Amino acid sequence: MGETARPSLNRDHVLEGAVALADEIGIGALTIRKLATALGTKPMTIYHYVSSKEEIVNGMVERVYSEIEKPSTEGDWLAALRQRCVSARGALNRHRWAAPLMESRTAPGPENLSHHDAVIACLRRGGLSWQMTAHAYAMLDAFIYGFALQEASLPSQAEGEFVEVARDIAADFDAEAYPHLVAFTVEHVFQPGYDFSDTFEFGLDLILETLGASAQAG
Amino acid sequence: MGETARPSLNRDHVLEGAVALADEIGIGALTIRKLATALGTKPMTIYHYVSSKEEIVNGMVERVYSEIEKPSTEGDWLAALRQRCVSARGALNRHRWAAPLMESRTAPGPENLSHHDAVIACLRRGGLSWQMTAHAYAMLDAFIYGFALQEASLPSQAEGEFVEVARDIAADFDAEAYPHLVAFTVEHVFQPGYDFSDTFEFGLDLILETLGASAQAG
DNA sequence: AGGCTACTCGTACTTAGTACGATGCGTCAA
DNA sequence: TTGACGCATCGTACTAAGTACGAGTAGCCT
Repeated sequence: MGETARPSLNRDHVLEGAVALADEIGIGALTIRKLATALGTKPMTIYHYVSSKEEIVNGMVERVYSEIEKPSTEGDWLAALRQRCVSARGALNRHRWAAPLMESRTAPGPENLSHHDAVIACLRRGGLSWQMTAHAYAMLDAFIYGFALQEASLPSQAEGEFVEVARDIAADFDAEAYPHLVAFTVEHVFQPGYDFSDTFEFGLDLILETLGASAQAG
Repeated sequence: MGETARPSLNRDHVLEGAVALADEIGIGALTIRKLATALGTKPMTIYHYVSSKEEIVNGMVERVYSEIEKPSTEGDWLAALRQRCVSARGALNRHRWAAPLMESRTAPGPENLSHHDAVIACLRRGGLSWQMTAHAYAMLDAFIYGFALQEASLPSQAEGEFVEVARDIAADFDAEAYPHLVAFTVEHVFQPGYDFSDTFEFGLDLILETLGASAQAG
């Protein structure tokens, strides 16, 4: 009944397919059966390449880490760091299921570890103390992951759709009960040119400027 | 077979039990069957009070919002805002499953909405423009939620246990492959007095100071 | 008393993860 | 060339979980 003894699949294909499918339907809806269908195979075939669904998730997270640009070891350290943060945000935006999973692996893989290593190296190169390195790294990633969490819950980039869905949700807002929220929505969110993602650059630069100044000082 | 026609349960009990159980075993392990057992009832009885598991989750999120102190409408707006952020962090720390769910409700409840309303009111009272209100709010919450995500993946507050688990994980770090990460772990994480949660205050104050200054200016 | 309603829960269907073991094909030693 | 071995595949089936359906029970109201 088997087609060939030559594998028509391998671990990387499985993980690649899993990431692609999760991008489409979300991690919650990702099932082995759907993944098998997407890969043109049967559920149990997948278990020839991974030992459990958990292992698939770990592998997916590794793939996301591999998409995040490591900060350059040369040149302006702050610029390198900034680049890395923008890249991380991009990866988390492409893979909206990822943010809650990135930090919660009990068995971090090499992409994960080497990424951390590179960022720490960058911060130290900037002259930060261990203490400040810890603060800076945690704070930057808190911001990035938290921002990704917020972006993940946004309707879609397609702005037409966004406003549409936003109006549907906002339609339930009671102007009596939530005057400031309603005003905010009307005065800001529904204004032309509104773009939530502007906040990322704003926040990132706010943090980086302060870090730069503190590196200067201490 | 029913005990009485007088309810032994109500919607609030269900949600309260669900939050408590999720605090213990995590949201992923929360099942209707386990919840029923914890409540001393049977699965289908729960569906008399909620229409689906999804509705339970929505209700759980509402409960978490209700635990977050709204910023005072009087006195120092920055202090009020700070208080609210600390309170939010506390709630997310008590309910470690919550962070990824708080922003992703498609049907936000009244606790959720009134909370947003109060925070926006506070920022406006501080003199921020709509644009700055949006930036400030999104940035603060990105930080808070992202920080909560990181804290949620930490072993436990029990510091003895923390160092133990951390050492187990760190034992796999290869000092050749990840020199900076290893150095960071040894020089900072394993030092006495290390406390990850210090970073929260650091980051929060960094953001609030900048906001305060910008409110002053603009 | 008879029935209405609120509440409870037994049963069973569906979807999901995955253990087990069979089946078939390519390879290689003799 | 052939036979046996092992890899890849997948049918079957067990377990867990969400939840639809409908029956049973108890108190209340007329």
